[in-house]
Amino acid sequence: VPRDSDHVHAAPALPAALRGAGRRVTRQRREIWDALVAEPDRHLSADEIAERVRRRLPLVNPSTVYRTLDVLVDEGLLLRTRLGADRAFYEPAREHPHHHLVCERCGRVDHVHEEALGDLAGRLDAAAGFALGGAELTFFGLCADCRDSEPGSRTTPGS
Amino acid sequence: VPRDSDHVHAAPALPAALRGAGRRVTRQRREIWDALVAEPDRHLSADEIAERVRRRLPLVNPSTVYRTLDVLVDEGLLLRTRLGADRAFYEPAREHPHHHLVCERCGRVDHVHEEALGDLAGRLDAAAGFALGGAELTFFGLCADCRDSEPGSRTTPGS
DNA sequence: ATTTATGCAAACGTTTTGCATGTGT
DNA sequence: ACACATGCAAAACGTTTGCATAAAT
Repeated sequence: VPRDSDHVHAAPALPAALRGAGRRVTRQRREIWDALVAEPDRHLSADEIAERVRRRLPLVNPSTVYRTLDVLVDEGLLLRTRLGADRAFYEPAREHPHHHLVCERCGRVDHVHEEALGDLAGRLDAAAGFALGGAELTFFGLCADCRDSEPGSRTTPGS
Repeated sequence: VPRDSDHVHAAPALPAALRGAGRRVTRQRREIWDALVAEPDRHLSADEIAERVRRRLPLVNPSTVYRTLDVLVDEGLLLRTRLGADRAFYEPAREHPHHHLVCERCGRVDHVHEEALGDLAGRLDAAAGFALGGAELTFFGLCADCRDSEPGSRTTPGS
């Protein structure tokens, strides 16, 4: 079971990536980025990110967090997902496109590589003449741990 | 190209479905349902539904619309999707589970039957030991019409 | 008569914005 | 010095809720 302890996109130097795009490297941006890479397998909401950043930089403003997340997504450093919820979750971008398995019992979120799902592009082309670009695929069900062990505590999306 | 002019879940008699569940049949609920079945291939937001209902029943309150949509989703008469956006879209429930192809050029939304995507349940089980329940799959790309014809006008999600 | 649904207004959680100030380059 | 980023407060957005009234059963 590839529980996806993947190589995180070569942990790109944040400063290089930002400066290369004509953007500036600030303390806030570094802290926000650091919070994300510190928990690369979790899917953090803007709020959770703000909370973690506040531990080191107590005065960050929420709007700065939102603006920075937008920038990092635009630069391709972060991935934004909705996981079927009404708010966004963020994770460091990875080398291979992947999708999410949300356990309805324990809340855990796993990854599947897109290629493990078969030739979806080919199937969509064949079925509808559709030229696949991106996709946001969220699967709900029971994770390997929960599928047989009966009792379980419900949680919110995390790792 | 099965452009999905599917049979809409046998257009269940709304009154029967509601009364059978101990719920009441009101003018508002009938109008909301009618607005949805009048455009079975579109994906309407709560707001767009309210607008259509107001044409026949000008005083409906938005909260009534939201509450009714919740009821109809709970009763399995409607499907709720997010289509990668930050608000919900509704469509009459269909017989077969399906997923969405969103054209990034013209905004059109097509359907693919789940079975046309291959044995996803089997693949997820094999890859991660995951027991698939439901899924919300949104594919982005170019629809058959847009994929070669260059010029196009961007629109919001519709049929 | 009873119980459920509606309208209204207010609140909610998340995210966005305008503008003056502060900071990286 | 300049452009860009931040803090702040306010607002926008989609949605939910409490409560009195109205309507369906």
